[in-house]
Amino acid sequence: MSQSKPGNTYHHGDLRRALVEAAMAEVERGGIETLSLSAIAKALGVSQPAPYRHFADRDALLTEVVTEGFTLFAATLKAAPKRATGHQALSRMAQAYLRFGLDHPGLYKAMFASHILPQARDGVALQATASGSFALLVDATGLTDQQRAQRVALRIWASLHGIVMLQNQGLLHDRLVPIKLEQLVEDVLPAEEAGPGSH
Amino acid sequence: MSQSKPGNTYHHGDLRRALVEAAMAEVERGGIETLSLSAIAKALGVSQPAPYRHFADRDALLTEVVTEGFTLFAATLKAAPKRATGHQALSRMAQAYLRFGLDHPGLYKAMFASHILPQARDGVALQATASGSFALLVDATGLTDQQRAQRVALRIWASLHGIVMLQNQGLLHDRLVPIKLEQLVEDVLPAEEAGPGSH
DNA sequence: TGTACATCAGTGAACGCGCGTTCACTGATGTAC
DNA sequence: TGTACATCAGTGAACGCGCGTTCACTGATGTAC
Repeated sequence: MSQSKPGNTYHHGDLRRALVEAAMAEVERGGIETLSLSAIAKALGVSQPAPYRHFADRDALLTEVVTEGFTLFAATLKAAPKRATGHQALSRMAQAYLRFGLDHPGLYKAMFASHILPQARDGVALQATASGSFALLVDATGLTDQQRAQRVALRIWASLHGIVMLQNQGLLHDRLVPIKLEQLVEDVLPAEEAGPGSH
Repeated sequence: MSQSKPGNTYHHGDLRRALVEAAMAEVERGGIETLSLSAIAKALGVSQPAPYRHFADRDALLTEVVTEGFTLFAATLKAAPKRATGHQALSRMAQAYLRFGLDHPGLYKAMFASHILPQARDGVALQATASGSFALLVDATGLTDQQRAQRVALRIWASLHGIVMLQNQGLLHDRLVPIKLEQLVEDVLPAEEAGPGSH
């Protein structure tokens, strides 16, 4: 591990990795707009043009950040409903979605509300992870009719996205209603089919 | 009207108004990031520092744009359910919400997903219009229990917001599901109480 | 109606800044023999 | 194990750019008398 040689900063060891991590931190902190290659290079104690050895331009680095975000996101969704089935599986996944959005406001916004996504769409990897996340949601509905499953998943997705974005924008917490976000998420899911007569 | 004197551009006539309109157009076109006071001034055929006669800084102009957006938005919501009642009134308002979001993608995003909103929150006018829009939605639920009405409105709001943002990001139209956005909006509203046995 | 003057709303020049990016370079590393 | 060399991953200087903003100014407008 060349990072254990503190004096040697010429060959950084893994500058590429360090750049991505610093960029993710910055996106998380100040959003996508404030991210600057120069600033990151300086923060890593490396010269201004050094990043260009690893990324063609600023957007290339951002694309990598977003791609990594989607990978992390998909893994989070996938892990949530472990050993749960039916409505509970869907609920756990939805709650995991909420938590991811609240824990990573900057990253989430970069993933779903920036100019990077359309550009990165060309890359196969991102396409896979973004669509992959949606597919997880479709599966979790537990519906066998694919068309119906997609429709329900679409509705849930939009609702979750709205909750996350509004909350991170600070628009929900002063709406007076004494309601927890977790409950709001439950409201948005299809009613559990618990038995006859349950409304 | 001094704009009818074409040669006279010294005193612009209503530069303030022209700035706001140009800024709205630019926000609509390229989003909030690309808006530049210098560029707008140049486009209006006026010197670079001229805008500072009317706005303290860039953010002040943006705040005005967002405020105007909220005013327009509230008016749109308010007009939609004209002479309709009950579920139909709520549906019309929701559809009007969707249409506004799709018709004004840049403005909508600036209103609900930019750094301007929190800053502008201090201004009484904006506070009134943003909360005012939400209040319209609460009313339209037709529920008498205020707490329940707010909770339902919150859910609808989040869902509509999610639909608008995802669609404007280009994320919905290739999700394979043959479903119209208008139908998706209806799915998100509480079921119409049309009579017994209606699912 | 005419004049003096205050105020308003522009101008032109200039500033400092940080940015993305290019360039020719050089030190460090890995590899073939 | 030692040397020659190719390649890799940095450096330092510099560029052009557009931006937000400040400044002292001046032409146009409105008003008091």
